[in-house]
Amino acid sequence: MNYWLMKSEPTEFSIDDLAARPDRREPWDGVRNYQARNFMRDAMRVGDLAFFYHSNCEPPGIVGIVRIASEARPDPTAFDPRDKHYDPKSDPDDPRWWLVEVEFVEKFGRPVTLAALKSRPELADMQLVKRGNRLSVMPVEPRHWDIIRKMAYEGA
DNA sequence: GCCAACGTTGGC
DNA sequence: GCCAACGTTGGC
Repeated sequence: MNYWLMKSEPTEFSIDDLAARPDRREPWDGVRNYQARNFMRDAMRVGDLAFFYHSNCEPPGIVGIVRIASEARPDPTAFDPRDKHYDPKSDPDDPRWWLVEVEFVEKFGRPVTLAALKSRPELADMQLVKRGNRLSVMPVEPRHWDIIRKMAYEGA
């Protein structure tokens, strides 16, 4: 079982949007970064858990937990010329971009903000808090996962 | 293969 | 809105 962190801008797709889906599931489409794609396509397994991170908002931070609910499959938005994430270089016979489905698990009572994460010396080696990090899908070390969950439940 | 130009991410 | 950091593109 692996742990992950997945970013989304809440104005695009928020954890409340996910919770409001009838089946509480959603394809995590639109990822257009090779490293992030590789994590989804090659390393994620059904049942893995991921932090849902709100980026580009006030405040940025982890707002809850989702479960990986499907194996990876080609991202159909790459093939749709009307889609904002259309990529003419993604060939349906050899797809360039992939997605997994995520399923709502829980929303924290209050977010664990990026500022709070940065204030913890034990989290200093997390990929997320490192300077210049732009990766939208990344692994989370189990020890970091445990610390952050405690922060969420303590309201820290 | 190098690298400058460009576009995007995302915190602040 | 600004801009640093980073990834991608394309000329050479």
